[in-house]
Amino acid sequence: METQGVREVWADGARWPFAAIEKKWQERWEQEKTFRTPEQLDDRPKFYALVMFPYPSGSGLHVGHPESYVAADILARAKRMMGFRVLHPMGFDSFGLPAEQYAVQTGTHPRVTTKKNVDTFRRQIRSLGLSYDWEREVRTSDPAYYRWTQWIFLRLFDSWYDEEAARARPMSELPIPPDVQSEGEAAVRRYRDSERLAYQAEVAVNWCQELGTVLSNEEVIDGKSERGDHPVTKLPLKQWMLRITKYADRLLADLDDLDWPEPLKMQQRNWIGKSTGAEMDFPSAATATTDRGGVFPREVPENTIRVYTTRPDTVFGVTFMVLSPEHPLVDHFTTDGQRAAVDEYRQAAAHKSDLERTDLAKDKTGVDTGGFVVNPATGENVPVWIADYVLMGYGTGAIMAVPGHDVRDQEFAEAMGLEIRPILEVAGEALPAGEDSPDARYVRSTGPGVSLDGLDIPAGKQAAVDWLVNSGHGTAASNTKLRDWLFSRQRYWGEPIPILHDEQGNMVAVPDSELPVVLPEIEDFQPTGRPEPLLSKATEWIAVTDASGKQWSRETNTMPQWAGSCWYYLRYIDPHNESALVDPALERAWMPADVYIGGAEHAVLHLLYARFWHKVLFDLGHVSTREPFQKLMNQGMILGENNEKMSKSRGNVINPDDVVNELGADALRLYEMFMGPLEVDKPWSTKGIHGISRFLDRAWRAAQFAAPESGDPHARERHRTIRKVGEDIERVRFNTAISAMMEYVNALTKAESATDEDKRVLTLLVSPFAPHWAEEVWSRLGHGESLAYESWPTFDPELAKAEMLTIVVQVNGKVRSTFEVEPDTPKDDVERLALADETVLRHLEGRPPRKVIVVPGRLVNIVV
RNA sequence: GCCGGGAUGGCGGAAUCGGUAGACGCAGCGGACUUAAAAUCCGCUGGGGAGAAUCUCCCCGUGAGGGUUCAAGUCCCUCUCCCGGCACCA
Repeated sequence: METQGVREVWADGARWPFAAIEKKWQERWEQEKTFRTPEQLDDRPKFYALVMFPYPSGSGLHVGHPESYVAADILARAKRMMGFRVLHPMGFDSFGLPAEQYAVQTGTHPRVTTKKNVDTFRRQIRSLGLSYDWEREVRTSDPAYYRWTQWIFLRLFDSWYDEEAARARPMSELPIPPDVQSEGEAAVRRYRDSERLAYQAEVAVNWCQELGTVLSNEEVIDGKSERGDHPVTKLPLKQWMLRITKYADRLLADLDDLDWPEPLKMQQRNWIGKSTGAEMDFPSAATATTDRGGVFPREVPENTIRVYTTRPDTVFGVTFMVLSPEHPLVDHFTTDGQRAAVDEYRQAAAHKSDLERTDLAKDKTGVDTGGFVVNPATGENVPVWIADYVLMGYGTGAIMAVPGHDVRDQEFAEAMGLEIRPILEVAGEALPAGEDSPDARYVRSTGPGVSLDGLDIPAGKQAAVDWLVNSGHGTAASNTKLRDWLFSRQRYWGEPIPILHDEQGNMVAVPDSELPVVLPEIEDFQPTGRPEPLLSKATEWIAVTDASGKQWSRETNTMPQWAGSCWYYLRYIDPHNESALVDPALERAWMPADVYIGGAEHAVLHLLYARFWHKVLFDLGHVSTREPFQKLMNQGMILGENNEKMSKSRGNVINPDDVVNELGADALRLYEMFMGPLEVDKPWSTKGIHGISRFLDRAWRAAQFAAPESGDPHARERHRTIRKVGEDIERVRFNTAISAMMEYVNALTKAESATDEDKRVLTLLVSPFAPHWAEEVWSRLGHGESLAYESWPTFDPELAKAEMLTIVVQVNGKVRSTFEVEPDTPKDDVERLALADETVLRHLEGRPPRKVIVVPGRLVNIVV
């Protein structure tokens, strides 16, 4: 084979022979433990490169997986060369439903399926040449791992949230109110249980018949399960909950300091959904006492509707009240004449799914109860309705309706023929419902105790809250859409919840020393079809007798898949520790993760849950940082060649194994990084990846070029490339780093020569991106050691400057000419040269320059 | 409806601080090598036009319209479309 212009030094020198070589280096890295994390915490700065670990599905690795892995690997490899102590681990999120559903179909134990899938994933991931420290691999379904997941659960169980200190504290520090104390031990126990961060509650939960389990709010999307898109219905059940709502304010506020993509922060803010306003009491007209004596009671007084509103200032516009159909006071307000209609409506509402109550039923429906409350601002009687547009699950399940200024109330009033009373006007015209205006002023807003007339909206809000507080009719309040995290699942393949129950319904934690509570063996994975945990079939496992001979039964619910992924980044730091989830000194040495790369689909699931657990661990002193992931990046989706999402049904799936076999792991790595910026969606191109193979071939040949006859002709290009690649790695713009290397190789190819320094630098710059290629070249250049810890090349800023600068000359902002100058040519000289330029003179047409702008090293603009 | 992100050649994308728009790659065209093809290498490649033999010049051009500026893909205003999230949350 004769190739023009290439001096063949190597027998296999014309093209990069990846097939023979990639495997060799992978084996060598493994044998030599090249990427083992340094055990000693030396003086070097640390870099923790973290990627979202995969759920090992049966279908194997997808080309989307390597995108985040390779990006993090490039950073890890480059940082090692730049003198950082690097932690770069990988693991598997190996509990979860798909393996169990497979067990239902085939009878294969989830443990068997999971092991097989993990092995496949590990093999595929290893074939990409990622520089993980595999000795730190974690698997969430490994008892040695979930022992600590259970341990964290017990910390949640053994903690309460101190509102004043705004942090979690151990149960041992919970003050017991005297009135509770006086009621005896059982009352104290109940009080304690009611304060725990992990608690049991009877709530209307999301039950998914198809999956055979309940789901958290975050796992339900438009009334369907996030996984599998199955229908979800509401069912009242006693379930384990985690008190994430206590952390809503901190989860919201701490977002501000995180270096995360704005859309992701937005999604979390949106999900937390904080609003501020007031709570206000409307006592029943039948039993009203309107004088509060200036005290707003903590407990809602009998027969009083307590509402939450963001607009207490519109209380003078209230013309009716609406209770959710499930509201406990409906019976009180319903008159005999309305009883039948109300009951019928409540029945109908109970049978509607959430989907029907929201998406499908934008038309307002409701029924008059016949009852009345008193508006504390006006003293008026106000009719009480029920309607399903008011949700029991938000606020107090009751609203004061202001149809003049709230669009939903307006729609309801119009449908039912109720009075609409605008109380805000702009220049004599009523302010339309839902609108805001700095020019709006209150009218008809004077009552016995308060007047808002003439105020603007901000002043009105303040005055209304002041009045509520002083009169005792209300109080300032805020609300979030975030609900407590429903934490129990009725499935098998998850962490058992380490709690024991006695016959009286008391519960105790399994002692830390007895963890892990290992999943029992069962043979029948068929869901019961009822919300009964699969583990209830393991009767022998359930029965526990303690040292004193007392009988207990084990909790049979398991944890959701998100539990294990809430803290795996901590275990990587100290994966084999048997006495703590992580050694405090090591934790301080590595946290927080310097970069966390993964998909945006986890915005309100994994990322919110993990932040919550981390904050609890922080409060209890187990971790040193408030946030786990300081900098986070989302990789974009890799689409099929037809620009559509890859899927089997669309027939556009690219299998990474095939690509590795045909073109090599380095070509796959380089191509995925070259396609475009990490965070954007981009379509795969089979032709495009061939361009990358050509680059590796060209670079392979360049590494064999003889030195030029004399001197160092590529010095400038080389120093510029070092600078550019280094900068682009820092700002995670790998596509432009790769194009800079291409330009450098093109220059060497054109000259058909390269100095030893050219070859050395090229190899080192390429190595984080195409490590097999680089190791092979490095060894052929005569080095015995891996280049993984070679110093990153440095550049001379002087040499990295261009030899000559091109100065653009504009006349009236239009480019008319260019000329070359040496760097640092004085401004005056540049101006003189520009004004003397022939083309420029032609365009000036003899007109004298009115103004000349000289941008050093860039351009001259002559204004005439 | 509300919130967020985006729109640049035939395609993926580049332009980092307001200073030559289109780097790099793909696709395409032409050439060299070859009996031929592949591979490789070299050249051209946003649109339109003028003169001219291969060089020179002009006009238009970063979703649309307007503005600020000596100068706008980049800043401001209005609008269109696309993607994502939330959606009766009081």
